[in-house]
Amino acid sequence: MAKTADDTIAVRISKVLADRIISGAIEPGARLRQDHIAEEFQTSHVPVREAFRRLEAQGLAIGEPRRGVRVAAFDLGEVREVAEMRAALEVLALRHAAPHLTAAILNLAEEATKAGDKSRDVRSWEEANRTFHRLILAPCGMPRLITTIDDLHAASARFLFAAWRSEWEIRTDQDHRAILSALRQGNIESAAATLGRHVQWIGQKPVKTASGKMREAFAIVG
Amino acid sequence: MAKTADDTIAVRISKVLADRIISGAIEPGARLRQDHIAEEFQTSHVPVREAFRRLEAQGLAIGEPRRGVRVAAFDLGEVREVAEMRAALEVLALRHAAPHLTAAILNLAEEATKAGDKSRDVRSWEEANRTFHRLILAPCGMPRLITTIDDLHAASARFLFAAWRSEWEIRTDQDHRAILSALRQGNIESAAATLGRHVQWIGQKPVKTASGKMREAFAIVG
DNA sequence: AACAACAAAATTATCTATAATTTTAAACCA
DNA sequence: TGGTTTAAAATTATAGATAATTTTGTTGTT
Repeated sequence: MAKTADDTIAVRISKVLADRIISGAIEPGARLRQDHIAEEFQTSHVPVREAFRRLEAQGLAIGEPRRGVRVAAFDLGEVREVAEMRAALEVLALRHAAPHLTAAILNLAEEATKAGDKSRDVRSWEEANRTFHRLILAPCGMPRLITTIDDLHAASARFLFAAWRSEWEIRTDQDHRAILSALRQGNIESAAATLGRHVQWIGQKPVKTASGKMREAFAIVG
Repeated sequence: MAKTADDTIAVRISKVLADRIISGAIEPGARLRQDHIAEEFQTSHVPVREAFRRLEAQGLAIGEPRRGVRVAAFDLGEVREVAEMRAALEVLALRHAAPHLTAAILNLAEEATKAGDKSRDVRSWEEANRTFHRLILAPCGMPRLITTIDDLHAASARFLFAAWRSEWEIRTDQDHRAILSALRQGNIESAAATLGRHVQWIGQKPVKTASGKMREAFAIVG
């Protein structure tokens, strides 16, 4: 991840914690204890508290007054909610980005798609997927929209890792190719429609919980 | 405003500051100095810093490491951006809320519309307008979506107050009535389409700046 | 008068310490 | 045994103090 040295300590802590929450290293519902984290990062708890506020804003943690902060839990409803929000906002972003897309950008996006198809683990697949979406949406020139979409992507990745933690199978991404093809032909509406459907595709898989039981797990796969 | 006494001090401060920024009491670009604010609220600066992080997340303030926090500036591009994001997300919320809307809720929404038509100042008009939107969208059962829309409403209100600070003229809200009528008839698609158009309507007016010059001001009016 | 270098003041970011609250555990009684 | 009250420990939230950085003001020089 980005380790910009001139960041404030609070930002650095929030990035590390965000990565842990997204990757599933910290369980949903787990308490985040400020003194412990402060000790781990060799700081006082003041920057830790500021990091907490940042995580809350991203929807990765939930704080209750006087009783601390815990990792946000999530259920199928939230997976669906994030998927629908992404669909609505990414379609909006694509419509604005499309006029500014160059052949060079589309080629980079194609590279990202290939990298995704070749990846052997969820983590690298997710990164390639995120790169693809970021590449074709960034030129929209709407910073607030991009920030919101980024937070939703983080949530999506979290659901994905939770569902596919152990096993993982390769899928070649036809949707990405269809989107690129439509964009190259200048068919923005078709690209937007495919993107909207693509993001709302929700994968589903049985996984074992910590207690050894089987349950259905769901994740946004796109 | 809500003065929930059991809130943490940081939350209380952030609410007061948010209100000042939205109402225009603090100018865009103005620096927020933590020690001064801490003194005003009779606290130390630690809760003030946490309030700053919260304001940043809402897009109302911008912080740069080691050089403090300032009130977010905005231009026509951002007004448009917020309007489009609201259109996309409120339409999504309405589609999910519609099946759960009761006659009682729609009547309350009609009351809010009437209150808006009768209001003599921007502030009360904005409040009535926000109530209308909140009433018909809240039953969607998507908390993250509602939170995001609320932040966008705050931004909208900010633009509105900046544009119409001094003068204000009454407009009866035909869009709200059309939306209610469509919802009562169960015509969700028509209601959603009208809502989408409604939120994207951007008002425009010449206002005088602090330096006495005239400039064009723009605001989301819906 | 304009510009640069330097010094002083103000401000931010962080640390250490204290007060208040909640959680955990234990003891006690029905 | 089970539930309730009480006490102890842990944890959160805030205050006060310190170090580091930026901003501001002043002086000197061309």
